[in-house]
Amino acid sequence: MTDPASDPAAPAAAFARHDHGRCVATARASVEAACAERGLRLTPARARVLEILLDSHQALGAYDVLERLRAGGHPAQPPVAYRALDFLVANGFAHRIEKLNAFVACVHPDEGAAPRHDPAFMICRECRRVAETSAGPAAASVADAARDLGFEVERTVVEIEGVCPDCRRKAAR
Amino acid sequence: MTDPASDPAAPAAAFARHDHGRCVATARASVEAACAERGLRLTPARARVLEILLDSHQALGAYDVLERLRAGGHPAQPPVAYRALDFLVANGFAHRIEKLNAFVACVHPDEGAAPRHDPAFMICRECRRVAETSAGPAAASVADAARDLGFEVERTVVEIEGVCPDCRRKAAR
DNA sequence: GCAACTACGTTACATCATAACAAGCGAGCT
DNA sequence: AGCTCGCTTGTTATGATGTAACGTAGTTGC
Repeated sequence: MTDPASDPAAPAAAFARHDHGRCVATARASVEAACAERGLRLTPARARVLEILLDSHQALGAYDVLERLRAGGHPAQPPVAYRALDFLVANGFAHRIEKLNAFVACVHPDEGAAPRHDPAFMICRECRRVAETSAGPAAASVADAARDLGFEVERTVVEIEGVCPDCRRKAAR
Repeated sequence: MTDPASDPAAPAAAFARHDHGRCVATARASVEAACAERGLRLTPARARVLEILLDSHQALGAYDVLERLRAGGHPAQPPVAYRALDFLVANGFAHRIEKLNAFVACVHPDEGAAPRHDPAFMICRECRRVAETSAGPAAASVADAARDLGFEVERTVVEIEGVCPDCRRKAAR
């Protein structure tokens, strides 16, 4: 079965103890492979922003990313961060969390391609960590209902706000 | 069955021709009743903002609302609009559309109470109109999956971006 | 009437996001 | 090599969205 410590893409991996080094390395390798395959340029700025997102399972605002870019000795203005983030999101390597105006790295960037995989996000309002899971059949059924009404569905956003297992434990005391 | 012209709360009513005067009057009466019942104060500023939202099935940004408040001869600063919107959202009389940083009036404010009714929104990227429907069982199944992972669900956001029937017809030409 | 609470008005500021344009870099061509 | 075209970057400036803080005013309950 899926053991969170060894499967970085398991649902809710972000909320479980896991081998984070491996989690980052796997994701990064997937993105590099996808770029090579699709003729995309993973430039230094883009790679650095991806790393920043991967290092944290928290949702990071564009200005958080910017700050970390600068802390890494790379002076930069807001458009630098936004452009890199736009690239990552457009190609399915990261997701925008609308509720937070923030971004997280995708946990399985290989599947994304240009189309999408109906992600759903669990957002902890305490620690801001975000775990990605699949909205799957549920998203499909809502989308079907919309299509029945004559609405052409292009993207669906599912965001679940609440408290993650860790923060619940902490709050219980 | 539900005829959009006579049932303002039918799914996708916002996208259909309907008796808008009645749609507004019904919603407004529901909100007034709910406030009376729950001991909430529907002050002039709040009522005016509600009317502004009801007049349009489009999502309005806080500054759009502010502009219309001012146009109505009511000079106001941003916090005026935000406070009224916060009140309406907190009590289920309006919803925030995260993807647009904007607000719409709720089509059936009577059900809302303090808890919620798992709304899902269809957002037309052409005309910005927003139709509310129920995410229903789909939302429940995603929420259950989250709970199984130890995540405490407080709110779920389902937003479907696409093109509404009207705009599709227009685009088809 | 008076205290406590809620709502309002206003200033100032914080945060999030992008338009516009010049400069650099890389891939393919001759 | 030298050229050119397109994508990427650097930089300035500004627009859009959202809130903290604080004093005033109205309302409620005693």
